[in-house]
Amino acid sequence: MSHSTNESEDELLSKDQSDSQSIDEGSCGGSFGGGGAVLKKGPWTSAEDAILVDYVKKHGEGNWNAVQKHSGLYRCGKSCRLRWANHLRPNLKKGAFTTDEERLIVELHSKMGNKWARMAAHLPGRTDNEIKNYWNTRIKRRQRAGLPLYPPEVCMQALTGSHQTQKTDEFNNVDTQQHGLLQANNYEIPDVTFDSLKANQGVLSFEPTLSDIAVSSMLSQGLGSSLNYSFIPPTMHRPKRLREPEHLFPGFNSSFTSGVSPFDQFQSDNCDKIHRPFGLSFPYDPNRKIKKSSPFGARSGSHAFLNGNISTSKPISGPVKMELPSFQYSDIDLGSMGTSPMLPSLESVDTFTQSPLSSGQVQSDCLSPRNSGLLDALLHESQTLNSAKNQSSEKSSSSSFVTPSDIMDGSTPNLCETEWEDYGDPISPLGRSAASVFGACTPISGSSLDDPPLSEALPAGSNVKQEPIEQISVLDGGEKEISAQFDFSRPDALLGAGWLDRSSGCAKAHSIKTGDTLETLLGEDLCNDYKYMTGTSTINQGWGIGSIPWSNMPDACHMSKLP
DNA sequence: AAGTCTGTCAACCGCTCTGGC
DNA sequence: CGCCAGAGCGGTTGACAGACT
Repeated sequence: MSHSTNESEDELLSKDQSDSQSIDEGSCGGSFGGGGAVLKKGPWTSAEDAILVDYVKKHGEGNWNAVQKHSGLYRCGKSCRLRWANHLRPNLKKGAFTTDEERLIVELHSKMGNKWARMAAHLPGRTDNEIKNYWNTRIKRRQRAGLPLYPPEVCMQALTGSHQTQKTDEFNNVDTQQHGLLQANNYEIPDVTFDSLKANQGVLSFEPTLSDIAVSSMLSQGLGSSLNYSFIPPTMHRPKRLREPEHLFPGFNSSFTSGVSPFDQFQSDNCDKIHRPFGLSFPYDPNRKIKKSSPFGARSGSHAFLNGNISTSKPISGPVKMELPSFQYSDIDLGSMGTSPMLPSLESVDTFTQSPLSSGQVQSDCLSPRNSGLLDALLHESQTLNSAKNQSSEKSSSSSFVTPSDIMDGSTPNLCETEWEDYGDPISPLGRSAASVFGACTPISGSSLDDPPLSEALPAGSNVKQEPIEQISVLDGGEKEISAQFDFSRPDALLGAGWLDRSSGCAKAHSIKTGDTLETLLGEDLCNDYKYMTGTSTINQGWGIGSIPWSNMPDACHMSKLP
């Protein structure tokens, strides 16, 4: 689909340069010829290509802003660089990605996240833009379809090999060489990581219900329009054609069509917005360097040390948007993080996939496991989740006052996760990776379009079960406790309670337990819709465990790590 | 057959980071 | 330390092609 290399365009060059349909005032910031000349935008012509190639032959790559000066090309340097890098560079491979390349991309992405350029470095002849497009379309299509983002083999590979490769693989070498530090790539577990996970879990074991809609509606409609998080109930606006099993992700239409998972939007993008509708005022801390200076994300007011019995009642003053800085830790740093050198354990994954909140022991979650990338992230998350369930079951909800903002920004319920987010990049290396790995190991209840169910794909013995989320531990007595701890003087307390509870992995809105209450929050129409959709006469079921898919839970709601 | 919708791709934009001066 | 250029990235847009109604 080349816009630019038609032979007929050659003769248009001069015309293009003087009469382009898309001449602009040099949005790239450059001027031309010192006279403030306009710069052409839009598709490149073959003549322009020729000029650029000729220029590069003579002067070499780089100093792109000089191209317009020396070659007479009415293009900004940025555009020249892009054109060269993506189309004119020698040895560029054109055409569809081969199977090997696709696999490599998935593999690289599992380690690097959205580091397209660095991924491209491992794919000779491929460009970062190409890879990005590929990922955003084909790969994410899998996600939309409810397929695991990472195929089982990648998941397994991560499980079996990430530890060894972590310190020796070429990626780290590249990182070291290019940046001197081990950058995030192998260590970051951004919020989006769990987006994918939740998305997959959302289809794991139960049918989404209107509660999904309700919650989101509450957020997007009732709590602020800035969210732009439109929910389309499965039975309301169905696409004219359903090429993908979108029903697996009801209400995610808008998100998915944009190529962004709902939680990407919800968390990565909206976490810094959501608090406003909530009337929360925890400032977004733009100073990421502060975070960088704090190896473990022990921000004041954060919950990074929650495991160390630091109360979560303190409002976070840190960033609401959990944009993690690169995990630029040296190996030593990483080694000192106390990450358990757990060997890859299928059980861990299985445990997780079987029950996101299975029992386990709380570890030093603050010590991020990202030092081994996908695998540790996986294991860590699994253990974290186990711990959460354990804690939840023990109803040791206790001491923490959790504000909705905490939940929304992911800081409170899951200390570890918060921390990860804090140090992750929203674009997350391993970001989507870990999540994806989880997803890859997560059996999909829906039918796969082109892949067998993961449970089949996984090696025998993986013992992945499709366990209804309803089986997750349920807080009964604890909910009263939690509710009691809420500060209902806060306008957001009620809603927060709901979030809080779901955040604990027990999708129960403690404070929102009756249809009346829900109606109050959602409005009668929505509530009725909900009842209709769920076929329940009461709202309790809808808000109970299993009604709120993980995929619809805010990242922060992943679990509650209550001391 | 025509219209509509969706996926793909190239390109752009704005932002951030890095390194050189 | 500040400025600037280059580079990288996420997000987005628009054109186009193909599938679908």
